[in-house]
Amino acid sequence: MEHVNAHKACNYYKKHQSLFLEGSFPRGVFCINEGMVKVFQRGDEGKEQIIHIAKAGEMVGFRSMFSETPYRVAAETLEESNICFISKDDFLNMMDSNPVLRNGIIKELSKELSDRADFITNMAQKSVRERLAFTMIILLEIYDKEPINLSREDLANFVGTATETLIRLLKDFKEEGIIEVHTRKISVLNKEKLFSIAGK
Amino acid sequence: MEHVNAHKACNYYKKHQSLFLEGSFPRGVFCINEGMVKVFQRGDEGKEQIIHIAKAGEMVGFRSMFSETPYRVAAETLEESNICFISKDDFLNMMDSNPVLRNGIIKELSKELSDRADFITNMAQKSVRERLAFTMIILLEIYDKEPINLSREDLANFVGTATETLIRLLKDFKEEGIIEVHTRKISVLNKEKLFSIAGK
DNA sequence: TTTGAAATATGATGAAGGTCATTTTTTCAA
DNA sequence: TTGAAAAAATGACCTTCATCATATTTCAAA
Repeated sequence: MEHVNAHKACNYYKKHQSLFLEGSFPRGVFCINEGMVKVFQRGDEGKEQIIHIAKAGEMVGFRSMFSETPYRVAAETLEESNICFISKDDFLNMMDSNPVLRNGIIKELSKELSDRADFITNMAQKSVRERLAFTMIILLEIYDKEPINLSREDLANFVGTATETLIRLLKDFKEEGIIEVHTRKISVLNKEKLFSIAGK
Repeated sequence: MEHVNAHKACNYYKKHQSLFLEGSFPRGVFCINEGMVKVFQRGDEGKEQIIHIAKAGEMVGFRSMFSETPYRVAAETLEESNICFISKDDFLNMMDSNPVLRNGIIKELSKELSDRADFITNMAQKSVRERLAFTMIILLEIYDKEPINLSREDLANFVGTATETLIRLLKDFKEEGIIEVHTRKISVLNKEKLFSIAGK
């Protein structure tokens, strides 16, 4: 940990600031101290697909660090954030000399791999309504007790649907008493029902 | 390698034989010597979503080995195969003592993570026709020079569509001269066109 | 406080693709 | 070789959801 602290460079990031772009080469990892970051890909027509939303305590960007290939995803803050950067070399050294860290990383990679399998299956087999419920459950964990605070467009890009469709479904959820909306902030009133819609 | 050889247990598997099921606990990894294995998830209505097709030289099942949680995917041979099993303990020991192996594994995990991000974006943003083209490109690599030999159902479950829809699209591709079909075996005649349909 | 731009919302429409029913072909074991 | 079951193929229909157009609200800067 001393080693980490000696080598990390922490910075303040404002809202909608980019950490890295698709196509650029990874030079290190980003540790989120405070704030939130979306990890996404741009499809052929430029529409974003959000793959993951990382919150305080998570690391972003080590995925492609080991493969010496350019990023295929981009990352950007969703809100004001405090984020530290650890260079590739430092990080790899730490991993070599620290089995606990190493195992933690591998465990984390494995978990994400499983999460993405679920994501793929959901995308392939569920309706947008079901996917929205599923997504809200994920966001509920990410935002903890806070209301979900994402633009309609980001939310649509996470669910994988058109913004208009998402807005219509939010309206349905509101009418069904599942959520409460104050401008852009969404609070979940009936978690049970979300689970039952999401299926399983 | 000596160590590996001393501890692995190789077996012959016939077609459609299960390696592990969702919900079971990982006890080791499977190395495919010969043959092919599908890794899939069953959605709520039992429909399979194929996440990955592994061929000779690949390992299957180490993903959840580090997380001490049950498999969320299942694996099953697609054809007659020869597959070795290495127990969790042996494998973890090997990883601890062999940095080269270790880095290879992490690299592989990272690569799969990126592949799955692409998969998600494709699922979310592309038409079934485009996804079929994309899937055929992947299968082209897996089957190398051999014709693609998958049931229509498996193919549909990889693309993430209904079997009927897949069959109709295959017919289109056939009529457009992109593929040639002999009963269940599919040969690609026009790779270029596949790329242009898949987009990018 | 006004104002313009961005975000959100709503309506109309059509196409993509899922579902169900049925037929044809293939496979494989007796 | 044949018969039954599984797989593949085709047709009809209908729901879901994307797209385009437009209206309304929110927000921040002047």
